[in-house]
Amino acid sequence: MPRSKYESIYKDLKEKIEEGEYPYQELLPSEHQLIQTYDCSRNTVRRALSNLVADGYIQTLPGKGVRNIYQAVEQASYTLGSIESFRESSLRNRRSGSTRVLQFMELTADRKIASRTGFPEGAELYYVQRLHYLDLKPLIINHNYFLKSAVPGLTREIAEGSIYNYLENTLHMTIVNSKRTVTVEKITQIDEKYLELNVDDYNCLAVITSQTYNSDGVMFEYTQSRHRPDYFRFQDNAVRRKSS
Amino acid sequence: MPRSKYESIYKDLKEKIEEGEYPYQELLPSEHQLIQTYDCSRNTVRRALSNLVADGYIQTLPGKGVRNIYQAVEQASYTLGSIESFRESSLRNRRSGSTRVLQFMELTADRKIASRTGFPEGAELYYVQRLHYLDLKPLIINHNYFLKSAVPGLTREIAEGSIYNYLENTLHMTIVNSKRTVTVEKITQIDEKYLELNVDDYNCLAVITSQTYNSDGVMFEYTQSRHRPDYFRFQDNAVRRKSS
DNA sequence: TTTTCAAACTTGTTTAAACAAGTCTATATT
DNA sequence: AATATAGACTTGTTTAAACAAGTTTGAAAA
Repeated sequence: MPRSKYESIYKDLKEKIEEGEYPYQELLPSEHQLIQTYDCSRNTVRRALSNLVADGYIQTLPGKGVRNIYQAVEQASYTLGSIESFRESSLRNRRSGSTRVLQFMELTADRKIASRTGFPEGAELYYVQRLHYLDLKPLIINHNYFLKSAVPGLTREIAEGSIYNYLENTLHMTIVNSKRTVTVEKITQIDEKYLELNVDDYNCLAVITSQTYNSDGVMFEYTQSRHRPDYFRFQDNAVRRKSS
Repeated sequence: MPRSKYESIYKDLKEKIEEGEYPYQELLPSEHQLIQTYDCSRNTVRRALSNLVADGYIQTLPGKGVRNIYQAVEQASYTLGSIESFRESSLRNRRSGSTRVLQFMELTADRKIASRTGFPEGAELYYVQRLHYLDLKPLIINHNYFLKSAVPGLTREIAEGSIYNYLENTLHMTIVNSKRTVTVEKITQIDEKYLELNVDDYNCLAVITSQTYNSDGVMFEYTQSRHRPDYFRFQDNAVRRKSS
C-alpha cells in the first residue's frame, strides 16, 4: 500500500491515464481541482504530477494546464524500463519466465575485475551466470557480481529463483539506484551456444551493464546482461531540464 | 544564466561533485549547512538535491546525510544520455562533428507513416535523412520527421547545420520531453553504404527511435537514429520509486 | 566496563501562503 | 466590427513551519 499521500495520488492518476480516462492531448483537471479531489495541499498534488512528468505521462503547460501525452506502448516484445528483475518483467508481460543457473561461484576482485565492475580491489564477491527463458526461449544471459558483505548467504538455490526477491524480502534490502549503459557487442561462443543464435543471422547482441546501489548507498551489484537482439527493447523518457 | 535559485544551486553542486570536491562515498554538507551556504529555504535546497538524485550523482540516506555516488564515466566512446543534438554531443566530447544531408523532402503522413511515427494521418511533414560524422568517421544515420506546422521554414541549408539550433534560437521552441526506445536491428544496404560497415564484421546496429515534444505539448519530431555499433553507448540512471 | 537512553542530529512528508508569469475570456472602449 | 484591457484563470518559484522517523553521540545508570 502507498505509504504517503503523494504516492497514492500519483498512482491513482497514473492508472486513470493508462485506462484512458483523459484523452490523449487533452488537459487533466487543474491543480486546484485536484486539491479538491484528493483533499490535500497544492505541493502534494504538484509532487504527484512531477513524477508523472518524469514518466513521460503528462506535460505541464504554464498558464494552460496539464496535458496528457501518454500513449500505450506496443508490448510486442520484451520491455525493460525501470529497475525490475527478470521475474517482474515476465509477470508484467504475463509470460512464463524461468531461470537456469550456469555458474555459481565465489571470488575475490582482482585489479581487472575491480576496474571493470567498479568494486574495490580485494572485494569478496559472488559470481552468478544465469540464462533466462521466456516461454521456453532463451533470451538473456546475465553475468552478476554481488558484493558478499551486502548480500550474505546467497546460494545457487536462491539464484535458481529470483535473487531480487531474496534481497528485498529476506534481507530487506532496498534497491535505490541503478546506473546503466547500453551497448552493442559481438557475439561470443557462450552467447551463441546458450542463446541459440546463428551467426549468419545476428552476429551482435545488446548488452546492458548496470551498477546498482542499495539504500545504504553501497554499490552491491554489477551486472552484464546480454540480450538476444530480436527480443531486445529498452525504453526511456528524457526530460530536458533547464541548464547552464 | 540560471533563472531560478534551485537551478543555480543544482548547477553549483553538480560542478563541485564533478570536480571531486566531495570524495566518492563521502557525505555532502547537510541540508541545514547548504541552507546557510546558499542563503535559501530548505525546500529550495531539497529541490536542487532531488535533481542530483535523478542524475545519479548523489543518494540521500535518511538519518545520515547525502552521499556522493558520482563516478566519472569513461569517455572512450560517443555518449548519448540526455536530450542533446549531435552538435552538442560533439562539442561536449571535444570532437569535430559534421553533417551531410542525404535527403530533404516534404511529405504527407499516410497510414503507414502515421502508425509508425505517431503523427496523425494526413499531417504535413518534413523528412530529412542525414549522415553524421565524428572526426571524419560516419557514425550515425538519422531519419527525421518534423511536423511542418511546428517547424515552419525548415530548409536543406538549415539541415546542413544544426536543426536544433534553428528550433531553439530562431523559432524559440523549447524541447521538453523525448520518449526513446533502443533496439538492435539488422543492417540495411543504406547503412552498409554510408556507415562504411562490413557485414562480415558487424551485421547489426543500434537504433534509437524517439518522439519529441515541445513546450506546447505537441509531438513535433519523430526520429530514427541508426548508430554504428562499435561507437554506440547509451547511458541511463534509473531511480526506483516507491510503488504499489 | 557495558548498557541504556535521551538529546541532537539527519532526511521525508505535508500544509500554508505569497508572488511571478503565462493564457484565456468577457467586458468595455475605440 | 475590431481592439484593448482588466480580471480570472493556469503553472512556477520560494519561504516558513511543523511533525515523523532514522542514525549518532555522549552522558547517565547499571
